[in-house]
Amino acid sequence: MNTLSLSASKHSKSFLNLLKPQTSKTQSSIFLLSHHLSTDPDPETEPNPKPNQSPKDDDLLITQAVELLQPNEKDWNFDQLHHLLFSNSAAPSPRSLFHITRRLGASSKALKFFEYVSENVASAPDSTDSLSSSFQAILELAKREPTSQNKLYDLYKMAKERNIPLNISSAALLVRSLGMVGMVDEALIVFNDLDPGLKNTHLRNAAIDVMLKSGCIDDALKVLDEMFDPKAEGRVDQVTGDIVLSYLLKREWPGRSFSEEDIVGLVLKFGEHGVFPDSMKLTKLITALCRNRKTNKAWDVFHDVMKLGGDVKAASCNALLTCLTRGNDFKRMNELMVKMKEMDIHPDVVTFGIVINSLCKSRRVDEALELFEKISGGREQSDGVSTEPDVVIYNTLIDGLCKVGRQEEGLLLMEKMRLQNGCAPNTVTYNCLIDGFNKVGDIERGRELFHQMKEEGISPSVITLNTMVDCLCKHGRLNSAIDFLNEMQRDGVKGNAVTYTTLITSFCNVNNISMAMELFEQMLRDGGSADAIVYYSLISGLSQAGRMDDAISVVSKLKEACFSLDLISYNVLINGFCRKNKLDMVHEMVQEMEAAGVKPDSVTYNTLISYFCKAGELTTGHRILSKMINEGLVPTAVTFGALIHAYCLNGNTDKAMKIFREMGSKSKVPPNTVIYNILIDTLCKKNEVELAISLIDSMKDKGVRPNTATFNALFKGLKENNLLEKAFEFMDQMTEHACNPDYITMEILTEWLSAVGEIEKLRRFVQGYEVAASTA
DNA sequence: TTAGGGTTAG
Repeated sequence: MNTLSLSASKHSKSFLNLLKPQTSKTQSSIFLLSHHLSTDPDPETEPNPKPNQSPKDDDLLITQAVELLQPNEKDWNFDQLHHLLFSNSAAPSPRSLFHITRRLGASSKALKFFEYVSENVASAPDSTDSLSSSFQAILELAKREPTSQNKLYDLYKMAKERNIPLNISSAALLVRSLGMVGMVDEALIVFNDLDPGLKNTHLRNAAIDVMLKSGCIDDALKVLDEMFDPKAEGRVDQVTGDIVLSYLLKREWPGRSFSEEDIVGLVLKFGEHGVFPDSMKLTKLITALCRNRKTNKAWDVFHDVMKLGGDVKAASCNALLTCLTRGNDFKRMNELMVKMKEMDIHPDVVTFGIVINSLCKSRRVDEALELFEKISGGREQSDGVSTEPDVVIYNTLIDGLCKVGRQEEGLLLMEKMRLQNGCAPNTVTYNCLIDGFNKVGDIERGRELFHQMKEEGISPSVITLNTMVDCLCKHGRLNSAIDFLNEMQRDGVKGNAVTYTTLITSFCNVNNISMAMELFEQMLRDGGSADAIVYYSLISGLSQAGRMDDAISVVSKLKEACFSLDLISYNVLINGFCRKNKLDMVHEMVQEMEAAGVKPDSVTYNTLISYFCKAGELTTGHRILSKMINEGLVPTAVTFGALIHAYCLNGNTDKAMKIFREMGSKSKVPPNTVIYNILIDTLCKKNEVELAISLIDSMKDKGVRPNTATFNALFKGLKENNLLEKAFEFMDQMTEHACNPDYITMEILTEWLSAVGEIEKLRRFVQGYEVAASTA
């Protein structure tokens, strides 16, 4: 309701000055119309017959008159004509004049007749009506003739000069026809010239339509505002709503912009007048709100429309449900389902599809299956919610099962779907299952399913290809992945940006940069659909490999392809140049990213702080840290880690320890394993093993898990000081923490323990047995 | 309804 009153007042304020009539006083008096004229919205409606004259009498008169007017106008027999039309006590009715005029066929001839009538009708009591009707007929004839545009407007000017009032049909015809041929200014002149009393709903709708289509949005909104006035002559109707909302939901308004609030405000204002968006428009509005992450707005407008009495259908509910699934808002999803039941809106297969999908995506597969069982239970269900599940629902569930490692059940569900009519497994079904088996490492089953789908005549898609390629790459079978791609390309399934991203990343990871570059070139050559991600991946791979010149050349290609670098790519490049010690390029990148409006984040700052600190430029490091804080960014554990590491390298362990102590207390950033490792390593190297051991104890207190590197650092220190018993204790701790010894651990311990004749302990340690107790 | 990527301290 808040929304409602807000936007209502907003509009009435901006449109307040427009409630005054648009026409000047003289114009409105010239165009004053008799009140008994028809206000029928149909523009081509004939005028009413006079009450004392039957349509039958009229028809005879019309036929006779038309006969007399058959010859060329210069051969008209005016005596006979006068006798027929004006000798009677009553002049011909507006209706007869309309028909006579119109049956003359051509506007020029009709105009001649009109001239004749206007000279003779002057004294009749309803002469104005008669002339208006005759004039309406001329307009209708003119409209059908070629090059009518100017003719229509000339006729209008003539009528205006001669003080012949337009009736509503004529006005509507002029506004519509002129608007339609692009004579918008003229159409608006006609509309604005009209007496406010003549502007009924139909006419205003026609005007608003013309205004919106020609971009005169503010004019349209003015008219609309008048129509919202409860005292107005032409109030809004369903047609007004359709015209305005169709326009607003187009989502592109040349030269004007509307916020969702504006649109929602208007919808509600229409609602107060009993005019509602149809299901399609309401759905479109909710979808648009959802797209812009305005879930609450969508929720409100949906409920307000319902409260005001609008007819809400399942499609709109589905749009809102989709919106709610984004934020995993199960509470409101439930509320909505309850509301649907209350309002007797039957959920359709899409409704259930949305709910099942959102449950699956939150890994609540059992609940999804439960709902599935419930809806497929048949029509006997007490609450009437039953639908035939469709392929999409089956696929959603199969994917859900596969994503939580229940691919065997997924397979069973595929067999179940075969038993249901019209629910045969399709490419998506197989893609989900292949991915499911691949992700748990069962490549063979994945491959089997791939062959099975082909045997069943189900075509693999590019997603099938990518699933298989990803699996082969993850298992290090890069050449098989390439072979598979080539095989599929021969069968007509071309790789896309996703395929190449997977392959390029994998080849970079095994440091096969030339192959990664070759694949990239191949992708560009094939004219495939490269996207920004594939460029980012290669840039990252090249930077990681220290090939900054190549990275920059890919950046150029990315720009040529009209993509732009994002924050992470800039960070990757800055880091790459830092590692190559190319300070000028680091500067260039930072400047470029700021010029591009990409704001550096804490990773950017951490990278720079670390670079300067490592280079011994601690002052610069601190200056950048201050800038980071000034920019509103919060230093992270990585920031402190970089500083602590720098002071450790510098030999200033005290300063390092000071920062370490302050980060927990002052900065509320608890030290992590890496920071402990840096300090333990440094302290051990400085022979301060006791202090290092106390840090390990503090890790235990703070719940920071040590890792293999922690113990490696410590073992080095213990070895230097020959603290054998301590070493055995920590070997046991290592086992407790499930930290596997790596080659560094083995190197240190092998050398040390064999020298002191304790090699048996090492063997036991490697086998996972306790070693300290056995000594005691 | 199904597929891909990249960053900072040790």
